[in-house]
Amino acid sequence: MTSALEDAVISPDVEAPARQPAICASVPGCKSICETCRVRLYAVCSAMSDDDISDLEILSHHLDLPPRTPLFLAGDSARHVFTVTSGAIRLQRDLADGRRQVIGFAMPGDFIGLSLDENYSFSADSLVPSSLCRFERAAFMALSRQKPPLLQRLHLNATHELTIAQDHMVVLGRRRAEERVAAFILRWRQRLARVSGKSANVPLPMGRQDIADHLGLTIETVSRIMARWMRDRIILDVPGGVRVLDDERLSGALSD
Amino acid sequence: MTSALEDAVISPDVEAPARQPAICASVPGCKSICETCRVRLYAVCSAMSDDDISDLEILSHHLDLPPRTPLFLAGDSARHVFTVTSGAIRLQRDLADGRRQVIGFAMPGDFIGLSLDENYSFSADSLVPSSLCRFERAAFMALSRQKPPLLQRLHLNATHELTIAQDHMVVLGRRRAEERVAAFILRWRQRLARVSGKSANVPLPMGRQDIADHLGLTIETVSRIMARWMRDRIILDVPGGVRVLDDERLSGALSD
DNA sequence: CGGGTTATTGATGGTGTTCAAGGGGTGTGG
DNA sequence: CCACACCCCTTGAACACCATCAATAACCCG
Repeated sequence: MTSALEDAVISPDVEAPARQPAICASVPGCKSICETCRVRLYAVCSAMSDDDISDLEILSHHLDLPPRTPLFLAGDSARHVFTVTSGAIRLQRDLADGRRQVIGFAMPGDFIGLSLDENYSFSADSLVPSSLCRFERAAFMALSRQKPPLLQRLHLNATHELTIAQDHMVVLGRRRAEERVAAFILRWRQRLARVSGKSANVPLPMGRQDIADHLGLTIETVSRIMARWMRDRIILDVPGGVRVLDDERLSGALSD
Repeated sequence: MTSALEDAVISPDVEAPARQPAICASVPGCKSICETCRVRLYAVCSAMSDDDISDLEILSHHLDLPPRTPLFLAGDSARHVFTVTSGAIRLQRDLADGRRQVIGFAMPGDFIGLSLDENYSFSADSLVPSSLCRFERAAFMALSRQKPPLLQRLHLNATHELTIAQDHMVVLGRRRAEERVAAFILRWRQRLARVSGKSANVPLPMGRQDIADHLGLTIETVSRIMARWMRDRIILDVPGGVRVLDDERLSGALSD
């Protein structure tokens, strides 16, 4: 099911102890689950001090998602917000006639729920087995009002997302097909680097269709471009992803 | 220079008194300039109570921008943030080879400076004569840390912008040319409605090239589509903009 | 092994781009 | 006040990029 690359970088650590709501957080001597959380230092929780983290932990609820499972649907009442702790989540919007735009992919450390109205404006589902930390949205927002550093961190996250969204607008609006795919691989690789270190191996837990729907292309175009790069030894086909052989030429496809 | 439509909806009110930095805010009995500000209730300032607004006002600096004048350039050190009080500002990113993506247009009440790193990631310039309220970014952010409602408001703004950005990704990634132009006119009209009320007249202070660069199209395509709509009596050419004659069919071009 | 899904590859065609020329409005200077 | 220049927009014709259609191949999982 999951390939070697996915296991190495994205998939949940099966040896990690199963988590429970942190009732134990109030018991002296009991280790907080947040303390052992692998995204503790990246995620929004990093805004909470070790002393304050229990306030957040009390609100948290651990969630394991099998592969290809919906987390929520566009239009659902937006009751929860999430932090991804492992795996990969696909965020998408659908048009009535079946056209699809993949808004983005959430990876470990990412926060889902920033751009929320009363209802979710996009759908979210897992690509691979994933784990999330779930919070009641109302309670989470209430806490953020009591803990300014948390709110600041949320705001920082939102502005960062906004910059990424603007980057992507340039890709969708003004880049040619080849440039789009190159930009995608390079950026996805860069985001992975924060979680699992810089590597020539780039796991791609999403399918070609997902990449196409993210880049405003068809699956055939994505496939053809990547096939050409493989023939030209720019990338190498690796189960579960690709390996970048010629960074130079891949970046060169961006000409900017 | 400015057409009737622009004057009516977008341009600065020349009869408004010229503004000065609000030194007078601390003088008892002296009216705050924010009190008479036309975007006081829409902009981020709405998060500040009438009592607290002077803290913000002290940091503010009024700015008048002639038409087609740069506010800042991508790459500039991001020293300021802004609130638009009148006019219209174009936000764009440029590629090395001259391709351009218009990220968005800011109108009265809009806040510019959400997605900021140390340097501006996009350029901003006025389309028509515009007025802005300028703040030192560092001081503004410091104040937001002291006034949680302001920070909350900034965060709300950021999430709202993020939703708009995601909407636009769908337009750029999965909409046909005609749908893109329809979506643009309808959304621009809707945004204007908040400032100047609902109207069939839609001022378009930006040029066809700007619209094209916003929608990932060429100026010829935008021109052809709008010309066809004019022949079909769906819209009417009005100096400085268009008038929507057949809301039904224009919305129908979106099929969703 | 077999069924279904996903990816690849090829042939053809359409939507929007590119190239090119002309129109219309506005501001300026004679 | 008119002439001219400039810019922006419009319109037409040819082309290109990517989409569509179609068939096969690879893969995964039951």
